[in-house]
Amino acid sequence: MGRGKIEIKRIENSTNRQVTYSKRRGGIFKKARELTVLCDAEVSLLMFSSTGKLSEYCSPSTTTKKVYDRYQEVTGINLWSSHYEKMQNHLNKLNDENSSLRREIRQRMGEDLDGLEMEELRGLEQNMDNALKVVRERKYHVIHTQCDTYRKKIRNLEDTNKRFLRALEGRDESGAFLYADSSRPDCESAFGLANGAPHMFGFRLQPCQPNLQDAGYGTHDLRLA
Amino acid sequence: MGRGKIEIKRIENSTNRQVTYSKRRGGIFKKARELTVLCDAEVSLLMFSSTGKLSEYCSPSTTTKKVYDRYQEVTGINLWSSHYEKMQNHLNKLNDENSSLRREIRQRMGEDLDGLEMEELRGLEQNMDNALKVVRERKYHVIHTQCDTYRKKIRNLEDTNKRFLRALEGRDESGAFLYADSSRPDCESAFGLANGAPHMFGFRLQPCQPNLQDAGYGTHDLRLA
DNA sequence: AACTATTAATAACA
DNA sequence: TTGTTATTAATAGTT
Repeated sequence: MGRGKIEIKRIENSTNRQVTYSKRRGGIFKKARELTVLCDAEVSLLMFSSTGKLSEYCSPSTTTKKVYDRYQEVTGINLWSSHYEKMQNHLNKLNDENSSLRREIRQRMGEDLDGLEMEELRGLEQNMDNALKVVRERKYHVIHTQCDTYRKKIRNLEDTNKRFLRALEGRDESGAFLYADSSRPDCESAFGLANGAPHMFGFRLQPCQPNLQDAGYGTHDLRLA
Repeated sequence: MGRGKIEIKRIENSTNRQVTYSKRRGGIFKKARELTVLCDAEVSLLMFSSTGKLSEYCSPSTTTKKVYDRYQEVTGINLWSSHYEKMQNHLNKLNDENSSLRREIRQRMGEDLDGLEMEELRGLEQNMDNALKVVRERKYHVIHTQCDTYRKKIRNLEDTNKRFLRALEGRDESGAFLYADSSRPDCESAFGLANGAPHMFGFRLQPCQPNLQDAGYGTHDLRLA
């Protein structure tokens, strides 16, 4: 239908191809629209030109997504199964891992022990015993390091104070401004705790279940999984 | 284009509508095919008739799924975002939880303690200490229960044996068949271990890091997350 | 983009 | 459904 008949094969002239694409795309869209109205049909038409440009028609009664969803249902071909199933599997795996990790933590907290055999209990006990020794050693290491730091700071401050004292004695016998404001803040910070942790030894002698347990260990909802 | 011009509106006569659908569907498919060839384009055409029947055309160089994937990429409209994003979020959450659980286990095993403050270490230590007591108690409870069970079984078997012995003495002075086959298997199982756990006390006196630790606790790859 | 000679599609009918 | 055909619609080549 034109000034002459054409063979249906790729149009080699690029400009011509583009023009024909535009014209025929208009035509096919019009046909799609007419089909939708005349025959009460749902149509989705996606086209990519040879230059990669997308054109889309969709019946006004629906959306491209809905049409493709319906296509999936009818054909059984799952358009996103590759993504979706992989994700689902990964999710299940993570969930399982999570449950098992939670269970391990619960057991390491002395809960959920009913299902364990004698041997398993012995293994757990020994493991915890060894770990506890490590933690205890680490704790004392940190305490000693901390104390050393404090001692050094104190020594420094004492030296500084002495030097101030000597300087003041040199020019003022009264000693009224011995502890000047400038030296006080530093001094306080030296006796405070690093990172604002309060009550360093506050709970030391509490007999059982000290509050400390609520502040970091076993605070995941271990029953969730 | 026909014996007369028609208005583009829904064809009320159902038969007529069906006929027109068939003919025009053929036409639009032919157009799609021609466009594909002439202009080197990718076309995906999905149609549902008013009766719900699916018809599909897709350029031979591609597939419906591929066209649709490309459509998603180009539009940026993630057509499955509702599913996908929720899943992605859930997955990230699980991954985070997992990391944190693994870290807690590692710390309960005496590893990864470098980042912990004095207070945190004390909390961990106390928690582990208490838990260890619970595990130990549970272990002894299980051991005692087990031993009691064994003792009862032994007593039963001894009684049975005595009864057999008396029965044999009653009718046979030689005692040649004193331990008949029928009583032996039961006797063996009583001294074997429940659930096939081997070497009940085999590692009891091993000084440190007994093999037991490899058999259940801390066997997740705790470094993974 | 517009024009138009020509081919293609199809509405009505069988 | 399928085929025929009078008629309209689409469009290839041109301007």
